[in-house]
Amino acid sequence: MGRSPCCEKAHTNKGAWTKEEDQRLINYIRSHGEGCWRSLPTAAGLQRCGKSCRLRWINYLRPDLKRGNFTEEEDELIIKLHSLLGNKWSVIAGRLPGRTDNEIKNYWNTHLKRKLISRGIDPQSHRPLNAAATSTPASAVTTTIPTTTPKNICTDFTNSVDQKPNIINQSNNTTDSSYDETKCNSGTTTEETKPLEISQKTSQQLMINLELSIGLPLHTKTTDHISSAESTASYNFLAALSPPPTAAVPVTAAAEMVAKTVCLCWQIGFQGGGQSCGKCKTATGFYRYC
DNA sequence: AACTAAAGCAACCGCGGGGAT
DNA sequence: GATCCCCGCGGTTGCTTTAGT
Repeated sequence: MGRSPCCEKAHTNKGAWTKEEDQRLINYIRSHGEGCWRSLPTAAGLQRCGKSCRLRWINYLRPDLKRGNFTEEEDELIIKLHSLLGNKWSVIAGRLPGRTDNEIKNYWNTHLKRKLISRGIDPQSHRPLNAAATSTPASAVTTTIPTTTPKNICTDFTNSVDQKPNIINQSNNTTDSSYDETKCNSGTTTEETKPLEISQKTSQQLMINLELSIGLPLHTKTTDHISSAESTASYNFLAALSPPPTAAVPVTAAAEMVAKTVCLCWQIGFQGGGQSCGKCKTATGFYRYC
């Protein structure tokens, strides 16, 4: 027995959206805000599934969307983030303001895969294609990223130090510099070997619980079980993924800010200046990605 | 100019996570 | 603790546009 359908399909439109439907959706969200997608179509007078409305808004109608071609910097950032995160398109999208997960996913499948292949890099493992073909058994060297099932990332990160799908170097400056490398080193002749270098280097370093770093605040009463080392590791990872602190917000201050006003929108790159967006806090006091 | 193949992209589908009851 | 319900995500589909012959 499957789930009941999310909406009455017999009375919902499908396929391309008309201008009138777009306008209705825009008008409704402007006056009522996002949320409660299930009831939105009825309230807005749309004969659409709530999921369809949500998708249309997020992927096409949202006012903060950046249309147009991806820049070289964005390309490199996506590649880098994909090497770290796998097919976590929503998380990757969070690092690219104005871009949607769907857009990035499509761009990856149509452009970046080919780009990597042309560089001689396997788009799944981010390792050189010839090396991927003659790779050692997984039990011997497991430095590739389990992109096929993103869940493996957090599982491996959390539970295993021996398995090293992908990690951040914490013992030197590579963590702090990873963001800058992404921004600054695109197009260099050595760039194409970086993903492998990262994997090889970091395979000897400390593991990080990636999901923890992204999904939970670092210091709340409910996360006291997290050790200080883990918290530090999480912050270091965030530092790698987050925009570099501005002069007005030095690293230590930024860390404090993360600890106090944990808005994950900000952590993963939304422009918020460290302010909570107000939509992240759940009823139980946790913060979530929104 | 007409046809076909390939590429690009918007939208849909099904599933899993997590809050509410 | 079990169940229900909603939201969001990733994978896939299919339509439209562009390039090639």
